[in-house]
Amino acid sequence: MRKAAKAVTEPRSGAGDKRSTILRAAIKVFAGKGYFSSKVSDIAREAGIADGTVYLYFKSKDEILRSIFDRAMEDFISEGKRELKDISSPPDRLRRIAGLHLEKLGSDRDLAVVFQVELRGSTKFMREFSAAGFADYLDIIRAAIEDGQKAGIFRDDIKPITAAKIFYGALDEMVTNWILSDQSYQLSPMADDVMNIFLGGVFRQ
Amino acid sequence: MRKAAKAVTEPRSGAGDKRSTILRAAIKVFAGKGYFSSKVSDIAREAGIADGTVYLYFKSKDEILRSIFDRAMEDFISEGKRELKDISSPPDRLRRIAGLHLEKLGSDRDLAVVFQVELRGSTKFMREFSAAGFADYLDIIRAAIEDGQKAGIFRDDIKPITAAKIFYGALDEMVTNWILSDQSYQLSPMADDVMNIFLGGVFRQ
Amino acid sequence: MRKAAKAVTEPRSGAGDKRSTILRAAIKVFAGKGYFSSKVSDIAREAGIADGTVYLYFKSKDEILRSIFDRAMEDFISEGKRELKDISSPPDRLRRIAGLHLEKLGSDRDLAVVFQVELRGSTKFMREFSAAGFADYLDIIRAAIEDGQKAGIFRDDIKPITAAKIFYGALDEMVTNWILSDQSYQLSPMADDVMNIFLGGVFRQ
Amino acid sequence: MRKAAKAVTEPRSGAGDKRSTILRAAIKVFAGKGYFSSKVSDIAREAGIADGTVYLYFKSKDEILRSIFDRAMEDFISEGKRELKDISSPPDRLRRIAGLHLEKLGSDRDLAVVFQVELRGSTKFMREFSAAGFADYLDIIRAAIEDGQKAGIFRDDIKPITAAKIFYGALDEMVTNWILSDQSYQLSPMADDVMNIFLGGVFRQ
DNA sequence: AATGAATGAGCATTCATTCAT
DNA sequence: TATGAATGAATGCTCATTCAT
Repeated sequence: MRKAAKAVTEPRSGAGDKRSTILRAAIKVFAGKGYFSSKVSDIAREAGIADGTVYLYFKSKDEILRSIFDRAMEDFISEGKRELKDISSPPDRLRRIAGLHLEKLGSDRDLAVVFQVELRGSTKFMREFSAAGFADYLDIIRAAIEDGQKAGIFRDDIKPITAAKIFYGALDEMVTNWILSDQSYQLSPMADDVMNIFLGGVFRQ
Repeated sequence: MRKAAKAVTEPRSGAGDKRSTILRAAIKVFAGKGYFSSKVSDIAREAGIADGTVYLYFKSKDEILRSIFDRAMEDFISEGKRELKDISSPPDRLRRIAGLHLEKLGSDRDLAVVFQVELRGSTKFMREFSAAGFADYLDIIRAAIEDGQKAGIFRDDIKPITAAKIFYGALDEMVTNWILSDQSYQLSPMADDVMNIFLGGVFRQ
Repeated sequence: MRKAAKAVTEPRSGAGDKRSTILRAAIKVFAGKGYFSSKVSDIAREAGIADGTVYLYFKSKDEILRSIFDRAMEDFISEGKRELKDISSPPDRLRRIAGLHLEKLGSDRDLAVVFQVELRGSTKFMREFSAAGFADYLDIIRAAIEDGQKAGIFRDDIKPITAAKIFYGALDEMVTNWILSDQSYQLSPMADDVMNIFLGGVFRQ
Repeated sequence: MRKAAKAVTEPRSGAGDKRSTILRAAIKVFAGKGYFSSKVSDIAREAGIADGTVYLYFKSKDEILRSIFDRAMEDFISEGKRELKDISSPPDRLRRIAGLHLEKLGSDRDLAVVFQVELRGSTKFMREFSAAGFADYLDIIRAAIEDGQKAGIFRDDIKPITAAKIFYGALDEMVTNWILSDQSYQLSPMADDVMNIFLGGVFRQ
């Protein structure tokens, strides 16, 4: 059933695939040489298609970058919602978020590079993106912290939004550092270290 | 007398100044439209000079960006050393670092934008810069944390380098968020919030 | 049938032609204003194409000049070999060479200008070209003279290579003078005058 | 007397000297990298003066090249006239011309390079120059040949102007070849070879 | 006369995008 | 759908020339 429906939606399996193929190719190329240094023809070559074909699926080079973000964010958000659905404990929710964040980016270095480096290469992109998915993401974190405060588990002398930024900033820096290193270590296990410090602080009790 | 003295002190007040003028202009222009979208002629116009004059002070557009980073980092490091000289308590050192970090960038939005956004717009720059000043910066933080552990003030079940990354990532995210916001709030006071959470954790004791 | 055959033979008649079109345009433009004063856009306009199209066929402006020389030299050498194949008498060989030299350049003033003037406008070009085709050309002349000496027709108290240079220099000067004149006379007939003096000398016997 | 007069003409011996200094510097620089690739600042540096100073003595870079030609041609013509004054035999006059031509250029490689290569780099220059000194030079040669014919020494079935061009072309080629070679041989002795062939021809009598 | 900082016109080359096939 | 040849706007950088000192 599912398959049949799918077949109807994408009569030529090549069509949907090709968009993805281009997106994958773009991620690889952007990660390798940066957005501005990457040529549309590089992406086309990587995708094994003609330059002009790219424009049958994307309006512009700019839109390709935007689509990379949109799709990844969409995937990530939906996967996150599914995973978090049954976790009610605020600390556990934060742990799961940290885990997913680092697993996702740690398992796809090219995507991670585009996220950490290229998507920040312009205030324009950052503003657009922040308006879009990023704010939602930060809000999910903030909500978990607020819930923790209401439940009396988290200190209530801290501002949830600030704590959320710290939490996100910590994870983000883990990814950036991992990318700039030679990646000789696994990224996802760092989630535990982050959680440990974030929840317990640096001070000896 | 004043004039004479001035003339002697700054025989060609234009020379040294002009380099700075160009740098200031570049920071403003880069902050406004991004490095790649900024034209050298934009910088020249902003600086009130001819296009060609830019090249009497900088070898290339690329070198201007590099110089912005170098000069700012130099300033920051030397100011930091001076300020930290007499602070021996590890938590206080971290507090001062956080304060300086947010004060510096919070007092110069254009510079902050260039630092947070443009300097990350390419793996190339990030690698070069990380190899240069950034690693040193992170190491100063790491050392303070290690000292705190030796002094028995900080927990010793945490890795200093990881804690340092979290600390830096937290500050960094404060700056980025502030930039992308409408800057209706002051950045530097956030240092206290960050320190509070970083040191004490989110958990209620 | 003809059409079909043609379509098969020249599926994209534009491809090969366009390179030639650009080359012809470049010869005309270079002849008119000199290599350095000619803009790539001048060539493009003359060829009836867009500026960028030039770069689909040539890597650089420099390469266009090189190609003009390569192609002309190739044509000339192959035509020369064909023509000289059946001429064994040394004086006749020299006569044919002189004839071809002046006919070729005398029938295409623009090409002649580029050869006589532009290709000498830099030691760089001259060295490269002299290393390439020119040395071969001079050697063919030298060989004919040597043959004449062996056959006892030519004086053997003269150095063949020197005589060859004189021969070439004489022809070359005919061309240069013709170019700088208003070309009110035919160039190729001068070959006889050159041969007459070169072979018989100026002295009355 | 001569000296006094000279002192009056050039009150500051530096003035006249500096023009020469610039000219010598320009010859060296042009010979080294070609006219178009040479920058005015290269010439100034070579001459040990400031860029702007060049323009106190020459109106433009273009004029420098022209002056090199003018001065050298002037020198050459006047020296030639002096040398030829007492030589009435046409063959001897030609011998002396050939000797002077190759001695002059053979003793100053840089000047030779500028003459053989740079001065031909544009039809513009060639036209101007040919209109100026070159025509005179060729005419002196032509006159000598005509005299030889009148005196019954030279064949009268040859056109004097054509013979003159051949004579000049032969010498010219000697110089060009010498420049492009590694100059391991002396140029001026080649005058004899040229005369021998030009006068006697290649044919064995 | 001399300086050299400043000027700004000029140009080769690139590359995202289009469109005829 | 797919192609890829063609387009042409866009720009970093150079360098001859000027001019205030």
